[in-house]
Amino acid sequence: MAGESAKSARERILETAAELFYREGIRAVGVDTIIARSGVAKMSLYRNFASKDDLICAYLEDIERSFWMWWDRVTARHPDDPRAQLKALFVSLGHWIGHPKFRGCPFINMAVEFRDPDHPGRALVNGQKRKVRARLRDLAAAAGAADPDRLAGHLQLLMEGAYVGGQTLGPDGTGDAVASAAETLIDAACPGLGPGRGAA
Amino acid sequence: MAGESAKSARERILETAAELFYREGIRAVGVDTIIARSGVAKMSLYRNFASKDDLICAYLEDIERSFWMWWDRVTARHPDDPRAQLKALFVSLGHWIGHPKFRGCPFINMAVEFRDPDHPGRALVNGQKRKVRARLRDLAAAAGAADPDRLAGHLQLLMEGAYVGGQTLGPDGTGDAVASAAETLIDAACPGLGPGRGAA
DNA sequence: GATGGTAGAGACAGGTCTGTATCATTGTCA
DNA sequence: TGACAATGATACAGACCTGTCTCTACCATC
Repeated sequence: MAGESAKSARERILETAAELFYREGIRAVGVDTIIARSGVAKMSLYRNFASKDDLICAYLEDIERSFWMWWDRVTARHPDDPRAQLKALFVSLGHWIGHPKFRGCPFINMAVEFRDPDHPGRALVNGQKRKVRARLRDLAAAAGAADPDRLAGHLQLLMEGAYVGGQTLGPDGTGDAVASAAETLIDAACPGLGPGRGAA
Repeated sequence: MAGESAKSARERILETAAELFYREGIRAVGVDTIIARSGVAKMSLYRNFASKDDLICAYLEDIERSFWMWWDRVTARHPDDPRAQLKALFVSLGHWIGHPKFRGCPFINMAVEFRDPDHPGRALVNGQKRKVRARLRDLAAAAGAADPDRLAGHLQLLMEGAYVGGQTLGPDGTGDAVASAAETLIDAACPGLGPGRGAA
């Protein structure tokens, strides 16, 4: 190790790549730019990552870790109240959309930039989307939705739309819209319960 | 003109570019590929279009024309029934998502591939999204929505989500989900009316 | 037949991209 | 001090990119 406070070349590369990939797009950012901004030698990049594609995958894996940390942090605020957890996720998503650093969903962006379904990163994208769907379905079921699959599908559409809309339509209004649309769909899908707490 | 049945070089270029840009991505397709596939000389491309960016704009303008033709064709099937028109748009969108040639929304894709907000094509993207929002608001108001702006916002989120979800989640279920989610939101937003016809 | 507009063919310039190779340097631990 | 691992610096190969240039061929109309 090159010390404890100083970051390793790998860490610096990954941090810089994450920022540039997300802000400017993956195809738009070359490895030369990454090494220049992170103050690292080119060989340090290729000693830590087999290829740019490999770096892209590491970037996506990092992002996914952060994503689930966000998810768990938000749902932890409403223990044993799956309906409130669902709503809170979309309220929080609405806030994120308004953040100045928001540039859409990294996974969607990756899939749009790399259309080849055999690109190694595409498997990570598909995996994340499937996991989100499953988690939404679990929450919908726990919240007492009459048709959890259906509600999960609706909410995931909304989530994807929010990520994209915040980017092309601008954040104005989109953040509020996603929270209120989610509320409407959730309340409509959970029969016999008012818009208040949905469990226990 | 070089004849009547034979297509001009410009037309061939635009057709080929549209197909390749949409299927494989704009950045992924170089002008060399376009001229090779359309059987056209390179200078014919640059005599008809000032640059690749110019070709991209022409491509987007063509797509937008098709988009509004689709919109008008769908709504024309339900004259004087704005609520049915709204629902029909999302049912039709659901079908399109399942089409084998579906590759998401060309405007979203363009905005993701070119993050620079000053790219000339970005203005066309923003314009299309604004127009869609306005048309949705008009329909929502005509359908008797209590808050047309709010419903339009919700439906546009859904539309964006459908375009994206069909690409990353696969078409299975997404097509049906967009139609049913739209129905839920529309019915919830138009008070005092059953899920049936909403006007006249 | 002459003319002028349109288009095909192909070379080329200048830049950028990913990835490799080589050599010097630093810091750590024994 | 000496071995070792990680890193920096830099040049380079080979491919691809956009855009320009020149030369030739066709074809309708006058």
